[in-house]
Amino acid sequence: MDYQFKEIEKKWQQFWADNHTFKAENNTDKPKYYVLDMFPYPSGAGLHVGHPLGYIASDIFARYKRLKGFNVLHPMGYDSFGLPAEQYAIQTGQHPLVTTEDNIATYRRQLDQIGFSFDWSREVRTSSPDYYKWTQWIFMQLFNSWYNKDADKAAPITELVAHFESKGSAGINAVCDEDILSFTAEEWKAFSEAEQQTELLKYRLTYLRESTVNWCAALGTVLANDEVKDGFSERGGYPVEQKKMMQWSMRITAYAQRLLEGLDTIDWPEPLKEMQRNWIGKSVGASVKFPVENSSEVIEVFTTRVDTIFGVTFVVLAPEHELVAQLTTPEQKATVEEYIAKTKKKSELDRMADTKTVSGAFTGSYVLNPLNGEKIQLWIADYVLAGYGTGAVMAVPSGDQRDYLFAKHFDLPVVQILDIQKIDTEADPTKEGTYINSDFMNGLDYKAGTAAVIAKLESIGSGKAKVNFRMRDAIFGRQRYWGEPVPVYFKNGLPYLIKESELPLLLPEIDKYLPTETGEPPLGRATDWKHAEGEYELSTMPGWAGSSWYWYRYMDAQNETDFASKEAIDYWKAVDLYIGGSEHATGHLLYSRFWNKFLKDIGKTPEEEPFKKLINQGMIQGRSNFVYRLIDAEGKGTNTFVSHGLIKEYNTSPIHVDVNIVENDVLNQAKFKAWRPDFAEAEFILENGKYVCGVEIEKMSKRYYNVVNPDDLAQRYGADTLRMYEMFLGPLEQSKPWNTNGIEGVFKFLRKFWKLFHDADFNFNVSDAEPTKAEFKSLHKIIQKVEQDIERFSFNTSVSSFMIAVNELTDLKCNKRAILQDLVIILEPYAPHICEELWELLGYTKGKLSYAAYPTFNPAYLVEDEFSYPISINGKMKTNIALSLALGNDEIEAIIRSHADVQKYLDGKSPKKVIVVKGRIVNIVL
RNA sequence: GCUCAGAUGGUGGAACUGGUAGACACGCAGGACUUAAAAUCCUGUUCCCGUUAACGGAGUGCGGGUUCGAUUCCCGCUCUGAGUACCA
Repeated sequence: MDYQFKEIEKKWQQFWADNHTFKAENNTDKPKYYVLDMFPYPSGAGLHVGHPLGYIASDIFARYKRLKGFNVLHPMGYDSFGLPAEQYAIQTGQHPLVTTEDNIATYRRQLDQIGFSFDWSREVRTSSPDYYKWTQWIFMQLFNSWYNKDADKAAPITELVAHFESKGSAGINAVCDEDILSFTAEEWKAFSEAEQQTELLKYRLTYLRESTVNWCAALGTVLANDEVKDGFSERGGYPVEQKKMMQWSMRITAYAQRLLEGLDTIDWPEPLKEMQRNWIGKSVGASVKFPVENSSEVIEVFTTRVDTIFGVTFVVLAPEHELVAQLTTPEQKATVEEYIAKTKKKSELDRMADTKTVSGAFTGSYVLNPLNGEKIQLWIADYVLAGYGTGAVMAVPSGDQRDYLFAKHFDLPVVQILDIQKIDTEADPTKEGTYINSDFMNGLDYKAGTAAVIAKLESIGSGKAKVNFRMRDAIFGRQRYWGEPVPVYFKNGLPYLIKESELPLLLPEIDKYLPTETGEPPLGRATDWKHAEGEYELSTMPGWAGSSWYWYRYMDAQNETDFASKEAIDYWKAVDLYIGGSEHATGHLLYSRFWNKFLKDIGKTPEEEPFKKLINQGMIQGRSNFVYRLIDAEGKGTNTFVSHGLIKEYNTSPIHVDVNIVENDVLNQAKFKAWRPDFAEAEFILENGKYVCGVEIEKMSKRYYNVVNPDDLAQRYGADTLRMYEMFLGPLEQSKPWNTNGIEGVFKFLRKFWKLFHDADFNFNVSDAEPTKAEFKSLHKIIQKVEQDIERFSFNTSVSSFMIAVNELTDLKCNKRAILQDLVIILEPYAPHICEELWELLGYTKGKLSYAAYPTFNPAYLVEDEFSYPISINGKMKTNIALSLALGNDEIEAIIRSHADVQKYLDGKSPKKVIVVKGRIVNIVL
């Protein structure tokens, strides 16, 4: 039979499912290997060809590791809580669960037909109560923990309470809110229950706090910083404004330093680590307190250049700073209020677009330099951000360009503080030279000066060395329906956890998926949804909750008494290889690392980092095709279409055309007429008898008609071809436009591979004869090459190598079992269906191929006794001369010098020098 | 602006530690088979000059450098993509 991919693929997909071929065990003698894909949100649009790219790569790796004798965990699941299903529910009234399950069914069908070796018995869905029970459970552990800075880890809140009861607040070094109280043990015991709980909330790793949030009115919810792009929601593109709300937050900042340090221990792409470093944004400096003149208030600033403190000529507050109203003098009140009003009106976008304009207002108040008591003007300006540091800066115009421009604009003094500083036209941020105009620092250099200033500030209690992080605590709540309920009820306005035995706290049914009339979240609509002791929290958890620990659930997905058993976690430990997109750099990948560290702190998991190695697959862009409609003299569109090469000669307008009716940029005219009724009578102006379409690279999207669906390709060419073609496209990490041109080449390769096992009439025909040297050489070349390629995730080059091997073996007319059976094993990770079929035809046990032994590379087969030396003259290759590899360099040089072919090029001259690199090259220098 | 990644034929890409640039595939051209087409197979295909051919010259974004030898290393620049942005 010829290569019948449809029957073969159906047969083996069914076989794998029926026989649970890819079920992983939790206890074996084999070494373990955990290959994970970022699980998808099951959207209504289904998969396009870009989605499986990473899954194919991870599947090849997983299958390869199985052949190498590893017990491989390669699971898949769904991040199935999320906004789109809820938006759809609002529009149609359809329960998000129904939509979600439909979409999951589509995803599953699409995934199945590509032949992935997932262990589906471990599937997880974040929206399933068996799963979110444990998401809620982790929330409860966070609520019951605080961060002990002395131990540098999370600790039970009961320890903190015990400390308060015996020693009061003294001696606690915690990551906590800023407004914590100081109290003795007696005072603590005298506190009311409410006072105690209020105080404890300031320490808990998840806590309530009034915070400025990104409020998206159109979506009716708050968004995390990473869900907001340029002032608009990432999903849907709706405007986002700043609003103050009581919100659940996660004290991720407690882990800032560990999140930063951990990056040095993991094998991730450098750009991704860099993104996380920038997001964490550590800066080392000092905090300095400037007392306000004639007031008890103090302005605290953070600076990375505390050495420039004698160059401070003004201090600037953010317009939103809490002391602004209080410190504005009556004379300046009008100016300041007008400025604040103006700032508020500016949208985020305006503020960004407008970074060059200098603006600000004088408050009328003065602060005092803590080191010399000098009077300094206090200003407000919108270039100071309320959300960073203390919302106040000490301005040093000689060293900072923004401060310089501000000083020049408002005619404030600029003081040079280093002897070599050049400040005639702009600020000079140098650290070179020695200080001048700087009191006790005069004559010191940067290092000594900085140390001296900090020591002095500390001695008078006006400042200290400080590390500041840009990262903020993560807001952990959404005013939405389709998410995990927070396992909390409120009594007297204070949050209490429900009992563990009450988990999971199920999502209640509601009539409409909209906020209540009083503006409460949708959960406010639920009737009979009340805790015995109070009202439930009405927010749900954000999208990243369920994905922040899911890799542990796969280890033991059925467990009813724990999120995963200790044995399972101790066996699988962490993910060895994680493949997914870089768009999750500062969201999912940061939150997951945070929760992982927390779970380690409470003794539930063993590893500091959850993902040892991570690879970002590139984005697959769309490649749009265009036809050009002829415009008539009146400017109206006609029914005539002009081929792309001729559009300069006509007046035309481009129209997106479905890429599925275009082949190699040539339009299928019949299909075009059938595509849309209004094109049925279309006429064409052709070039060379063909209609050629225009091309543009855009995002892959329905509205550009450039979506290529894996279903169509799987139907037309089969899963094996699709898998290999996606890999053949280029390096995995590189982004590239999808182009189906060339898929034929891969299909032809598989057919050629099939024909190696068959005679001209397609009868299975494999010989048991001993292979020749050339046949062994081809085989061992590919064994070595593919192994090297897979280990460095260079899948595109191994596909090429397979083609070379099959071409060679075809030329050798090789049908020897000894060669072909090994070839079947090494090709299995790439094209598993055809290989299973041939494995069975070869007479081996059905379905055992996935666990066969990977052939061992034997270098003896590649040993050559002759090498065709490239002979170059002055580095330019001229000719080849075959010589024995047994010859030494001197012998080679002698032969080359006198060789007739070489003499031709020497033109009578004698070589200055002959460089011989054995087995590589000969270079003659004239 | 800053950070990172990248630039190789008509196209996707290969060249792994400085050693034959363009593997493999698509496309294109020519040919075989066929009444014809599809499919399949064979040959050619970096560019320029020249030509039956051998051969000659140029060539990995641009300009320099190191080296016997550079797509690979170093310096300077241009362009493209991604991230980030008044971060004190």
